[in-house]
Amino acid sequence: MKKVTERENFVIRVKEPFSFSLTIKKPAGWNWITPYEVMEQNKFWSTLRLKSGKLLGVKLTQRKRGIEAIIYSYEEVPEEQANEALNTLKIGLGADVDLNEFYGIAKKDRVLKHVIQDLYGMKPYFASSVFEKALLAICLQMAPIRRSNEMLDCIIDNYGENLNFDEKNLKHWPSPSRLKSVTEKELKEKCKLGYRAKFINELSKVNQIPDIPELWGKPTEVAIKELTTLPGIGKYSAGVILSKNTFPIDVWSSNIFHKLFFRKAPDKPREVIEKVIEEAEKRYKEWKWEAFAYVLNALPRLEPIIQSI
DNA sequence: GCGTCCAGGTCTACC
DNA sequence: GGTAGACCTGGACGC
Repeated sequence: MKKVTERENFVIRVKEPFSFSLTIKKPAGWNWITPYEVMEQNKFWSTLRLKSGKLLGVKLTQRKRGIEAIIYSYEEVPEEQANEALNTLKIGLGADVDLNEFYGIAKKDRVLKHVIQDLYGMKPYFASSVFEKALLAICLQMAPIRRSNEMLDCIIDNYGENLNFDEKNLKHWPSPSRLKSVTEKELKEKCKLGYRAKFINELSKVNQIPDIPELWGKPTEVAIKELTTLPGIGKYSAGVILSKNTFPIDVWSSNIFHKLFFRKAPDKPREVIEKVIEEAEKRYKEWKWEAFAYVLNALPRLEPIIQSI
């Protein structure tokens, strides 16, 4: 595999406070791009798919001057594609996000004040594509996490793509064009996707899936509306995909947040979702995604409070 | 061993 | 426009 020449503009400067390790390997196990990415000390290897479908290898190294990013590809990477990759990495690292305002709110909040110290510098964003996040969100629907993981592993094992670079062999999510060639019946039977097979089959046939920079450039309501036109993507999944200015709680997390916000277990977690979202909106405003991510990545710390209710 | 319930939502027919 | 019910699957539970 050809290694693309390292370039000056591939040193990414990230606004402080910033923790490379917490951002890339979030304590809750959330993947930054793919489930098969590797972190070793201050180095990280993953794979990244461009809008064109081209798959790149990515190596990030923490340096004093910033995060050094090296891109690997079998073919020459044109300037435009290199910039697309760089922009995606910057978004995932939260390079332009200053968390100080969020921490100002968090210090005064009786829930968040317990978690910011442990997660200081964690930028709760991702470098995966909208299609990849949509696959994740669909498999999270109506299933315990263990079963969601089984479905996702099966999809990647059977239809994903392998990339060998820098002595690593990493598996990546299948592209829409690869999944488009798989029938709904096969997906259902091979990966036990149930009704989700139809959603994934239809999703892989969508012509124009918007990308994250495009969506982040629009008002949140507009971006959510656009995402919910995708098959199998409702309000919850759209919030998971957007990962900015959203508070995508489901039955499981509504139970947790209801306890933390109101010090009371909800009788029916599904029916309090809107109430919990309203409270998050009131407390955290445009920082509600960060609040959501910080709480779910600090559950061991919050467990004594949650268990006592 | 077998039947029933339901889980980290979304869609749609029906009113 | 709002809402009840269907939707895959498999683990947990009661009997």
